[in-house]
Amino acid sequence: MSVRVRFAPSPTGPFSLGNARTALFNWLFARHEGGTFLLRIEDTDKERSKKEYEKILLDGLKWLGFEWDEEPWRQSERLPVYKKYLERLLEEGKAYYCFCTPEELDAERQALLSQGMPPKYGGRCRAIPVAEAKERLKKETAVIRFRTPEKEVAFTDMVRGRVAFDLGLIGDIVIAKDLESPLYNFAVVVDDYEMNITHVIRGEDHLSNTPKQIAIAEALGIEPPHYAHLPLILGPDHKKLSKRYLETSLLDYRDQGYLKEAVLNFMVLMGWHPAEDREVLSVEEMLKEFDFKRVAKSGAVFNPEKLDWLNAHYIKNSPPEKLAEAAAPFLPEAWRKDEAFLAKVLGTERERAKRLSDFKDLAGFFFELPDYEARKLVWRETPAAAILDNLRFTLDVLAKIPPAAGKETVENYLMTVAEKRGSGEVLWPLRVALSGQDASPGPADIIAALGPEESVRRIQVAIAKLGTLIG
RNA sequence: GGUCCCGUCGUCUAAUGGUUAGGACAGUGCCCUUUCACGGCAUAAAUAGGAGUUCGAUUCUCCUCGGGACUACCA
Repeated sequence: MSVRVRFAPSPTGPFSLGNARTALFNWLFARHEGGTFLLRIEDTDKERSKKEYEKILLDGLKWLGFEWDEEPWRQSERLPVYKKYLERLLEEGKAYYCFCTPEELDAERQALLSQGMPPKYGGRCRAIPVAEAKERLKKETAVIRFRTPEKEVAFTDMVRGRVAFDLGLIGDIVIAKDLESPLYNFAVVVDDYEMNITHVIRGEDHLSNTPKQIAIAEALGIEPPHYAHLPLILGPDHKKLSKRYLETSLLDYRDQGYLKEAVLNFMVLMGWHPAEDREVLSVEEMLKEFDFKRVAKSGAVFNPEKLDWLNAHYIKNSPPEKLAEAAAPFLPEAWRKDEAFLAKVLGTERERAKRLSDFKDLAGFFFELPDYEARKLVWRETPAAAILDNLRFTLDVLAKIPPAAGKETVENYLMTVAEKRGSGEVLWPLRVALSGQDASPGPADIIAALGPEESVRRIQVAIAKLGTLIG
């Protein structure tokens, strides 16, 4: 039987990195196995589910490149399906109506808790006959409870091995508020069955839901799917990421200038590792090598420095044209007029950027020479007059360079000057003249990007500034 | 409190009965260098603790401790 998996988020908040990692592992497994990857929006909670969150989910998935294979399912559109199964359970006596009020339930729970006992529904409504329940339903509200069997349920988790729970501790759980309002643990079981899901891959926070779902599946005569519970991604406080209120969401990373390649690479390393000592992995490599045998069991603390390092790595290795395209949203409109120039600029600055948003500050001087102090042109103790002379000489040398010369050619010319007159004495003022900054790429890089005309103009500006210093 | 899961450098992790316990990020030092960055080299840093099994445990078993998840008419 071919593999069918689903990513089943609920649209009740921002798309967290933990959720994205779950989506990634589902997608990798599906593609690795030549299977099917489904998207199911779990929006049974009418109060908390929002269309805007659903859009964020879809945008995030698209950004990362996880193509889903069928139209996304929405649980809110499948209410009649759940109703059918609910009625069946009710008819067979495997579920029943419960008329206890939330207040009563809460009191019961508190009483149990204060005695150090596990909070568990006492089963007061268990014995109400169906006919009587139907009569009371006319004027009372009731929820539907599952008659949880008191027995041990064990299953084999693909990452954890055998896991066993004693269902006797749980009590009869609520599976629907009414026939039209199924709850998570019930809807999941029905959907996974109806959608022929073979492998349920989700976060470890669902581990304790699994025995309940298996029991419901059994009551329905359904063979449960295989399970894989992924280690949680933890914040710096070592707590589940989504519990942190100030969490950065997936799309925030995109908007802060992270490349999707870096985010993907970073996420896959949280809980999985290839056979060799490699940490830089392309999507193709992940796809080829992904395997549950190498999925870690313990939670992974999110390490922002490593994400930055990976992002810098991918930026450094991006072709300038691709970089220009990816960075465009982060740059001033005016920079985008000359695409070839922009590509050259970003190509020379790419090893300095950690994020795409860094280019705005890094590369501004290419587009407009900043005003700077004349003193900045002076290298250490070198007399200003000597600097001025060097700059004039450099100007003469520059005139001999072919107009469209590349970085290497420019560099060769410059080095002959530097060798004669001292590299600090020549290169430092030249670089400042070209960039107006203390820190920048080397002068040959800048000239190659700027072109001879603008370079000469900037050197002339520097010469004028130096004049005021001497004068 | 109860149930379940997990415990290798600060962090992500590799090794799985026999290794000087490896790599990466971050840190530190040096080198390269006109600056910044890149890069190179080096360095510090871990098997939670205790029993047991074994000739030999990071690895297997048990206990303790620690951390986490769940414990809703949320998902």
